[in-house]
Amino acid sequence: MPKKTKDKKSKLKKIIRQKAKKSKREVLKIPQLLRGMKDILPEDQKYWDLILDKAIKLAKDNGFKKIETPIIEETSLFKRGVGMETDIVEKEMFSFIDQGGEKVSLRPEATASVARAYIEHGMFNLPQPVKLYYYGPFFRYNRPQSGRQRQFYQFGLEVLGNALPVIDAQIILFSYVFYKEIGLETEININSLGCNTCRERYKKVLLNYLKPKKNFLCSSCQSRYLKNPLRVLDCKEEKCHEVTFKVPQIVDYLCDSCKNHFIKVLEYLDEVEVPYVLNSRLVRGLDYYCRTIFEIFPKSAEEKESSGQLALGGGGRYDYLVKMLGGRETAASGVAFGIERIISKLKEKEIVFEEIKPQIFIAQLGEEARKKCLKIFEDLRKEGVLMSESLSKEGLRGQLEMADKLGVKFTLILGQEEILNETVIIRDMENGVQEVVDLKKIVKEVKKRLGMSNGAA
RNA sequence: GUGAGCGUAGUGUAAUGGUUAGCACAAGAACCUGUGGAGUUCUUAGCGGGGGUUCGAAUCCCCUCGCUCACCCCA
Repeated sequence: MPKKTKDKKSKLKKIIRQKAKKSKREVLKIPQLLRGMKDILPEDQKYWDLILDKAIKLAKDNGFKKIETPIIEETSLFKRGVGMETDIVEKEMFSFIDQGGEKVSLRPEATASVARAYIEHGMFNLPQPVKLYYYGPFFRYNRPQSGRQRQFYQFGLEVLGNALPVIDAQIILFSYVFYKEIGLETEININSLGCNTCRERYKKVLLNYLKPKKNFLCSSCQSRYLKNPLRVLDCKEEKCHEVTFKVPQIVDYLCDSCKNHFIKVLEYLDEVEVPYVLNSRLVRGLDYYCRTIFEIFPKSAEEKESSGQLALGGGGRYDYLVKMLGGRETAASGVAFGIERIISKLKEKEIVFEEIKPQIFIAQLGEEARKKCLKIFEDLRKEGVLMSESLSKEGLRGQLEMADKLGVKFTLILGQEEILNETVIIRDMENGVQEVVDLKKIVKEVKKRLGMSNGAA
């Protein structure tokens, strides 16, 4: 073929292709997931179901009541609650102005909302403490990374209206038990931040200690030094660790009442044999925390806490928050669990859960049979039999294949002949043995074979 | 927000700058209204997007979007 024609041809083809592509795109414009968002697909739901079932059961057993607050709140709630200076509020909030000109934000965490609800609905008039649990999506506009999405789910507890250390211990015990029940060994890191008075006192001590060594700190710690000196303590940078190696610990500077509180919490934990690690470097990022704070890490023999270990959950006491939001002085304490992080840990540990499998598959041949099957399916389902079908399929072979894939114990087969005789074939999928049963007795027969009680007793 | 790596059907992958982008699995259909773990045949579906270099780009360059990872921060 002469070159020219060929070139012409291929060019033409290319143009046609591009045109087709372009018009397809213009027409279809396939929508895409927003950055940092994830679909939770059917195959993953078993993890979510398990975790939530366990969490909700535990929460109810412990006397917690569910609360759901809106996903959007006034931006000022989080500014006042979580803290102006915190990164969460400063740069990680999904904020926008709504059609009414209101400054609103997608909630980055739950505690501020729960505290708001506590005040707004006068929950201080209820018997104290008020014990609440919540579950739902939260939003932070940060760069996605492993264990960090822009929309993520938390389950959490809040106990409002009591200052006793036993509350903190209860919450930590709950956390420990919860992780254990879903199959994760954890390690609780615990510390006390003291009240405002002791914290301010400690800050001074810390600054004095750091001052001469300031230049040895990493660059981000240099700025932390000014903004939030406590944060220098949990920097992962090697050189900062060296500087803070012998740093005075906050627990040594607690006032008597805070010290007592902390000791009590630890005593309670000893009593219920919850293992914990005192971590004087633990500092939490939200402004409202005071006294007891803790984070829950996966317990791993090999990898030390060093780097990259993400907390599976965390919490602490927040005695000032309710007042800061305009309520009366209300001591409170809470915890939040990061569901995605838990799931990825479960997957990593290859902790798998069996999905609930259907027990009976119903196969049909012909329109009459299909009609009948619709009825039988419903009859059996009402009796609590886990059913499956592919009523939309034709051909027995395909249907049996389907039944096989689903892993059912028995398949019911209904064709023209069975319709005429008013019978059903029951096929044992393990050995292929079939039996013809009277259509009227089918419910009874199936239940018998599945070892279900007959109800008639 | 900063930095690094990566983008080929639903998934996993292949293609010294060179014809029509190939393979496997999955999915759907037919063989086949009468018996599953199988086969055969067929079908659907892809170079993230945009520009540039070139006679010619999945391949090279730029931009952008997205993913992954780290930093920051946090669940």
